[in-house]
Amino acid sequence: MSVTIKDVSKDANVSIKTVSRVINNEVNVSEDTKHKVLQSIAKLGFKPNKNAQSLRSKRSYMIALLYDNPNKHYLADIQSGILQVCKETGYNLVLQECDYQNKNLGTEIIEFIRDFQIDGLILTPPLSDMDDLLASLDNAKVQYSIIAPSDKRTSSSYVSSNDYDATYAMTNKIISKGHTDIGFIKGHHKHSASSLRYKGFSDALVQMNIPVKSEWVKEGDFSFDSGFNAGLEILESLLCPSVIFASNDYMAAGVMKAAQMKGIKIPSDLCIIGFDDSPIAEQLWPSLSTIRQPVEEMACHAAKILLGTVDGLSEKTESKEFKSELILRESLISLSG
Amino acid sequence: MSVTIKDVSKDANVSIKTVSRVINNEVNVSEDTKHKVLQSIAKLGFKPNKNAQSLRSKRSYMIALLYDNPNKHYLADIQSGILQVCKETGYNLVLQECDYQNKNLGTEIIEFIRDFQIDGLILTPPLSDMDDLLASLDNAKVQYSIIAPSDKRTSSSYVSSNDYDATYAMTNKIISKGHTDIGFIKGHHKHSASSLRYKGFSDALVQMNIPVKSEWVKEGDFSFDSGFNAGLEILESLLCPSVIFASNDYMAAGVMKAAQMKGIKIPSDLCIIGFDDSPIAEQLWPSLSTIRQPVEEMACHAAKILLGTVDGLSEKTESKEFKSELILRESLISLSG
DNA sequence: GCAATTGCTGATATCGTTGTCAAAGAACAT
DNA sequence: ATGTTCTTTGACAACGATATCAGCAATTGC
Repeated sequence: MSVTIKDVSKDANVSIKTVSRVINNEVNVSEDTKHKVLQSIAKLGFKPNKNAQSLRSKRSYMIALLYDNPNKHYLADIQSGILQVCKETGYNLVLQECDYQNKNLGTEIIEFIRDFQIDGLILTPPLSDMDDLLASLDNAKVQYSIIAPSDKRTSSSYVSSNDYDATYAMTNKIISKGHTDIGFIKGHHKHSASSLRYKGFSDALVQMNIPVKSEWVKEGDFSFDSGFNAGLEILESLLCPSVIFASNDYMAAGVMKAAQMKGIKIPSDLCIIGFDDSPIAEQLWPSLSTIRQPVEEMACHAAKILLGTVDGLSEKTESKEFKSELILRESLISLSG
Repeated sequence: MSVTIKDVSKDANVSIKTVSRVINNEVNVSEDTKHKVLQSIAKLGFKPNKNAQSLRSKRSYMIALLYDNPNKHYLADIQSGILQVCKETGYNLVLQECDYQNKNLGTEIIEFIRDFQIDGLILTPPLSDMDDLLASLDNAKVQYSIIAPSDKRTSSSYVSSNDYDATYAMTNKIISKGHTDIGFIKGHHKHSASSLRYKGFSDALVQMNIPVKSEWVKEGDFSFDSGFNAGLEILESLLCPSVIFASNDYMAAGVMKAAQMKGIKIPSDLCIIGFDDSPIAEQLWPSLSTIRQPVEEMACHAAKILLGTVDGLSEKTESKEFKSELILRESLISLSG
């Protein structure tokens, strides 16, 4: 039926082992033989059988994406970034949803890897910050690459974003428009990004000698509803801020709905800022000023890092911090009056 | 290292072939031996090595999801539906993005299947309506299951939704609220659902002796922007409708933005209806009346159908039509005055 | 000049399953 | 009692690759 290594070896008049050497880019093959074999491979259209390779070499050519993240857009971006790299390298992506509150998560993941002989993992927040999980993975000598951990680790491979710098810069931008009364809605406390984003915000205020008003700071969980509720609470306080900065776009959308229901005009009475540049940011009216992180590129890079360590042959890729970008749209204007 | 069929055969004191028979639920194994083997399997925690199985039996235990669909929420729902079934059955899901305009799509897919020995496919719109593609798949004897084709096929397995009935019912609901001036924004003409949804709408109007005004009917492509533009066009006509019914929620959101920018009040001056019940429907203000299709359940069912035919052992699941549900929210009110 | 090292190659075992086929015994028909 | 069929079982080959190890020639070291 299909072409095997044996057919190639016959055609090129060498042993199957030599063909295998060429396929795997091993050393100690003369240029002549290599050329001959490559020609036969091309001529016959040979492609190594993944299952046979996996069976013998104990490598599956599969990596898994672990997640426990309700944000579908985020996940979709992550996925397409990884898939790009998979396509190039011939690896396959397996999806695995996790529950970060599961006490046995570590053992279950290791079992999953063993069963399917997964070559490596990519972890997304909030899994990327679970030190005990990472420790068990290290312990089991599992290869992995993590996306957006809170603290930069020297031990393992990661891609990170500059959440702190991003909210710091955005807050400065807000202040530069004349605003001083600024509310903030934090994200889910389990996400490390939440505290970073808040810290960037509050540091910027303090830096400019603007006090942080605690009644204007609420905690949400990144969901639309939590933003809506937090928004209502803030807007019902005696004095309203002129800006509310939410830790993601969904919560910002919630705030917008709350404001609109109370008849507060955006952006003239209240400016709203989000984070993530989700599609919704552009689709709201007025459109949302927000911060874009290159999620897809980050995932792409994370996959490259992983495959660099998994597949000793490809060149090593380094951990990297990606820069965010401020996206200014209709929902933020200069303070008038 | 890990437990193999050999270990089990020793423990149960039978041949490896007999263990294999038990694993694969083959006939002609006495109850006694079967029990013995199952006990040993449980005792040793044996799990068959997928790669060895695949290599020998030419089955990969992998199914692929083919898509060319920009709607990430839709895809995410489809994915989680399929993943549920995969988890139960031990299959794995591989993602494959396609370009429906690619002339060689059929050949490329068949090549992909051959390379990875994919056991079966799940097709989503618009791929589910490409008859020539389906024909080549049939020809190559590829197993597949299709989600939401326009016409119900007798030959192959599918799950469908009742797009026609849904817009028909919603249009009646709109009319029952006293509206007669109703605009409609069609979806991408390549999607079979587009014409079905439009037909449901126009049939309902005709049924009630309400003429369809062509200047109030525009064609979009399911994107927010296309909805925005179509909305602008309709709202700039001399006489405005009191309702605009868009073929999906993104386009409805676009219409809402267009209306708000023109200072048209929703829902008092203009009602807006969407389709799909995307998260955005609830997050807009006013929240969007729309139609919910049980996408996740549909995908789940499609996976069951596929695995029923792929894996002769599991019980056969039948093609099925799923019912949609009208979701009435703030954006639709009775016509006043 | 001879041993030791290095570079290249191939024969064969091996990974963990399933497929083929034949054998042994039970059941049944004659 | 004998032949035929059916059920149950196992020995062994096979899937298509990589791993091990040994062989042979060419090069190097002393």
